[in-house]
Amino acid sequence: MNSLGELERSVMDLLWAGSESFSAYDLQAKLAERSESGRELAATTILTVLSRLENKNFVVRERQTRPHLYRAAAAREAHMADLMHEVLGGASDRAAVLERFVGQVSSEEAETLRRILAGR
Amino acid sequence: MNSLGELERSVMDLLWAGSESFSAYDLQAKLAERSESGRELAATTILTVLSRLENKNFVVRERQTRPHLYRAAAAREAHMADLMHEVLGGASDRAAVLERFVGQVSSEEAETLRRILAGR
DNA sequence: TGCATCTTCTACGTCTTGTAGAACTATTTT
DNA sequence: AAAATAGTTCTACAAGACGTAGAAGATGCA
Repeated sequence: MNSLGELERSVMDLLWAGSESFSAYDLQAKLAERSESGRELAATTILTVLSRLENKNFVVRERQTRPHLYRAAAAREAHMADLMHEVLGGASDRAAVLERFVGQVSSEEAETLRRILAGR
Repeated sequence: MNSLGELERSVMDLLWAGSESFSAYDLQAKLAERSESGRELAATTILTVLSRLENKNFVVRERQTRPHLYRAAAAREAHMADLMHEVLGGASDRAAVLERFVGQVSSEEAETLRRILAGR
């Protein structure tokens, strides 16, 4: 459920970074930039990965324009919150999990949580 | 990081259910019980899976007794809390993730969170 | 010491992911 | 419109994870 491969994750990171749409070629270049070696992957590689991500509903594709454009289906934060809920959802004793979870956050983060909880 | 296979997860569920130690044979029987078909897997299958789980540090093995005994390395709740922290740890904007996360919990759970936060 | 029990080694099929060429389709240029 | 160019989909394969289990090796009891 959770797991993306390494390249899949890199691509999602790029899509999440800017919230606009990118073509496979944009992503290809950006990946080469930020990779250690600077090596550029084949365009088809990126396209394959994007297709797979589309199937997993991680990205949405716009087919009108010719280089198709891709964007993240959900914001990174939403995705992460979903993941956290997914984990929590698998627990029989949810309170116990929350207890431990909260028990390990920093005090600033505890403050953040209080603030969030105050406003709802 | 997260992902266990289906059988691996079933085994962990059994180990997490009771917090005592089990032999591979105990687990083999319990798995057969709760499986749809009631089919019993080969003992070696269970042993292989347990070895793999041991390598992943999900289980601890006691080698003194002859049928070796296995138990979960960490409580299920601790594991889940860890997973949640792992997800959160990958966020650049942690507060945003928490915001969304908390925004989606039920009101009872929000209450639970407040209570937990009050006592620390 | 021989047998029964238990564990480790080895192995294979399937699925996922990284990777990309080949083949096909759409767009642009002449 | 035909040819060239750009872009997408199909097909494929290698590597690793996982389910599965037989064969081989180790251990302990009668």
